[in-house]
Amino acid sequence: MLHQKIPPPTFPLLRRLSTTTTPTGFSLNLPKLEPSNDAELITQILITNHNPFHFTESPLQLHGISLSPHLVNQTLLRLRHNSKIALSFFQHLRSSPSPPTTPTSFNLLIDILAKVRQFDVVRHLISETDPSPETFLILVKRLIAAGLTRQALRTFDDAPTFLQTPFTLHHFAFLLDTLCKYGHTRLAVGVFNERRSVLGSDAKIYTILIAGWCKLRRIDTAERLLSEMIESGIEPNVVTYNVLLNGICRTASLHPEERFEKNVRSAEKVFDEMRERGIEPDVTSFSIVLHMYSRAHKSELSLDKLKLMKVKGISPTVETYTSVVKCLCSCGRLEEAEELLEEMVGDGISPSSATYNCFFKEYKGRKDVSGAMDLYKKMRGGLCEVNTRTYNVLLGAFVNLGKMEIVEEIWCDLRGSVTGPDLDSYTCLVHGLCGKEKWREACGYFVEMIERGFLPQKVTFETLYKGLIQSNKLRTWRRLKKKLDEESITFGSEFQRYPFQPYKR
DNA sequence: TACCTGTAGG
Repeated sequence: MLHQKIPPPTFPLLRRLSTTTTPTGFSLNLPKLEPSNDAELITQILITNHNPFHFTESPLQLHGISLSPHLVNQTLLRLRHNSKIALSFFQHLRSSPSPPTTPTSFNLLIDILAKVRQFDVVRHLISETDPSPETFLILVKRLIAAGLTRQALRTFDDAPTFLQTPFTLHHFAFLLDTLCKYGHTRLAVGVFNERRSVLGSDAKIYTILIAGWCKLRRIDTAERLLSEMIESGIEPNVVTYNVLLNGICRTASLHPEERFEKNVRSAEKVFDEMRERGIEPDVTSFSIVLHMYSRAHKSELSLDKLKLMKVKGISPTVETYTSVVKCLCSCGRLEEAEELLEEMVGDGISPSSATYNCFFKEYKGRKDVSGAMDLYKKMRGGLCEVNTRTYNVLLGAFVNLGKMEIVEEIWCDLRGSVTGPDLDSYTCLVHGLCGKEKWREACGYFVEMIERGFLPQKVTFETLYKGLIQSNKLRTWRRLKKKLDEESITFGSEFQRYPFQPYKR
């Protein structure tokens, strides 16, 4: 049995947690615990606020609540960056009399382990369970991601001996797609040519390979493959053309005007070719082109295309509209962007927070505090859900403007929001406080972010470190250092090399 | 089990 061989986890955070005398130790106010039906709620709170391994033994069991398969998956998802704990958590569950683990949670664990290249452990686990084709596909994907393509192919070939059901063309497509996604298009084409006589081929497979060449910016090769596909009697579909279109539009260079125009012409050519073959462009086709216009700040073209697609009877989605709104905002045409918002609503599509973020970005560029705050207030008033990304845009804007009192207000709202601050929020805040030379506060938030499981960027640490040294804040620095040691966090070797020497002004 | 767009900001 594998779980007997796995040593208990020795992560510092976990070690510290398991030695606390009270099993819960939560500082937050939990709602009144109801053993019967509040497991979901409680778990949600615990997962978002604390290391979830903590709760598996303590509060839930304390209240007679057992883990449902859904909660097991949630927990594993939360543990996905901490493979050792994930593994011992899983083994711990599996050793119980009626394990709540499922094939899904098993696959989740396999993915977590394979992501950190624990391939031996993965193979071992697979060999002692009843794996599904998906299990192998996950492994294959992670092997390819790790650059071990040969092993991946061998795994794919060996898998059927472990399985009741053999791989189908669908699984073969997954293999080729993964190879292409990680840039091994040439290999994918080789594998395809080798086995097409046995496994066959379809439009999907060709589309995958065409996308692979587009990813490598080999548009000419992609086009050749498309002709080959047509010659061999397989009709391309709208997705095939969208892939090619996206390849052209993404690699398009935007600035020398002539180059941009040339790209617009090649995109138009794809549209023509589609129509010739009787394939109507869809929302995606238009979105791809609109995105290119938006990147090139071509608001006129953008509006024209939007009009055209509506004439053609294709309904734009929120994302389509957002692309155009973004383009108008980035061209400084805020009024027209607002008009477009109304048009959207008239079409029965509510703008998303991403749509409003375009406005915030423009306000930020204009240093328009009241404009930004007005919109923010409206959103909070029920206009639209304010998500963490919106908060981050706002934080960035007001940190840039040095309006720390507004930053504080927004931070307060962010803390109370559903998702709460993320790595970007903390990074932004700490950098802002450093810019204002509020070292102690910055340090407080730096420690807090680590405690909440966000690994700070090296540049954040460096900024704080330099600031603390230059302003001679020895005590604060020691506190920070202690925290880093506790969590075994290091930021490169250069800081270990130099013993701490406060800079004398 | 993802054949295609969309974040944000370089």
